[in-house]
Amino acid sequence: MSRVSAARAGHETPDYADAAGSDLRLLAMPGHHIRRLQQVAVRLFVETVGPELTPVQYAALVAIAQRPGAGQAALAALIGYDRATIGGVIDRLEQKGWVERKASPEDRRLNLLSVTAQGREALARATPAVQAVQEKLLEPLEVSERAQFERMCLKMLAAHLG
Amino acid sequence: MSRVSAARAGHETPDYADAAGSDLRLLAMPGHHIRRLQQVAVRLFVETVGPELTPVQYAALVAIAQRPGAGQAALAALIGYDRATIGGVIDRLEQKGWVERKASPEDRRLNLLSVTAQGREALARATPAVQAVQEKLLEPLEVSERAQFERMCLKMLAAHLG
DNA sequence: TGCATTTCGTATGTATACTGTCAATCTGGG
DNA sequence: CCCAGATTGACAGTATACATACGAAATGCA
Repeated sequence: MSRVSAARAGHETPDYADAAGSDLRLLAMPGHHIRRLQQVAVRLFVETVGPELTPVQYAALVAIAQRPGAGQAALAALIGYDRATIGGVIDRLEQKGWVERKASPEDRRLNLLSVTAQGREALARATPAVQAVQEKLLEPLEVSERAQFERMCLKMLAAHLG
Repeated sequence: MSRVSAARAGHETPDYADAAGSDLRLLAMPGHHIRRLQQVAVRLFVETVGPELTPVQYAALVAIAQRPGAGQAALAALIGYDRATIGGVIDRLEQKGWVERKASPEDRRLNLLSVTAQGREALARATPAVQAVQEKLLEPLEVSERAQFERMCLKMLAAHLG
């Protein structure tokens, strides 16, 4: 009800209030549902964590913190983003003073990435809220279903990403 | 291996090849997995259906075909897009000659939407491939798991979208 | 060693997404 | 009938996503 995008999208009951009754063929479309779940996840993230850090920026920050000294391409491979996209993400993290780019002495094509002290603080500050987002997201499921859902996601990703 | 983005993202084994062995905290993140699944779904869609029609454009076309005479806001509510996004989607469908905008006589704010004959043909042409995408997407799961996955997605969407 | 191939980061162009804002328009209450 | 408030579609601005292409730089192989 008080949901943000619900207000913008209008209150015309969408196809999920009574999934059985609707004849919208989109209902048998896992691709469509995954898209909408993604939207829900992002909205929950912004509502819970705040606008300072996007889901993508958080993932990048975690990955850089765990693999300091990686180049942008390696980072992109790690979290599944495109080389062309990661540049802008790093730009914005760098502007906030949370990440640093340093030229590599051995391979001058590489931007060695590292998290600053401020970046580490921001990460520590955001992490509890990020955990809360994951719980909220799965909350509608039974406890036993949550692990199942995770397992199925990983199974599909492993198969499709090789 | 021959996967498109795998080549672009680099061959540095990502976190899904051996989910158990990696210490990347992103692994306990359903939000992150949903994002990656969405990427996989879009890639499968483009590979299978072709570049003429995006997933979003297909969903819009289906919705307009089923609710002719709806305005853009009603359409957005139906498929869960933003009012600001749907305008551009309709623009591109209109450029292809698959959708028409007509001013409503009763309410001059509304753009009444309808699918053209060509649009209906494009829809009929694309639909089998779109079905194939859904099957490919769920293929890594056991047959019994596929319905479960769908059910869980709908459960979460119903709860979060009210 | 020399050069074709590959890789890296960047830039460009297209397509979602969503926030905020605006003019035009409709609606309800007085 | 008139005006306050809500709705509609458009637009600007920001942030993913990805294909393509480019220069710089590293690599491999003859």
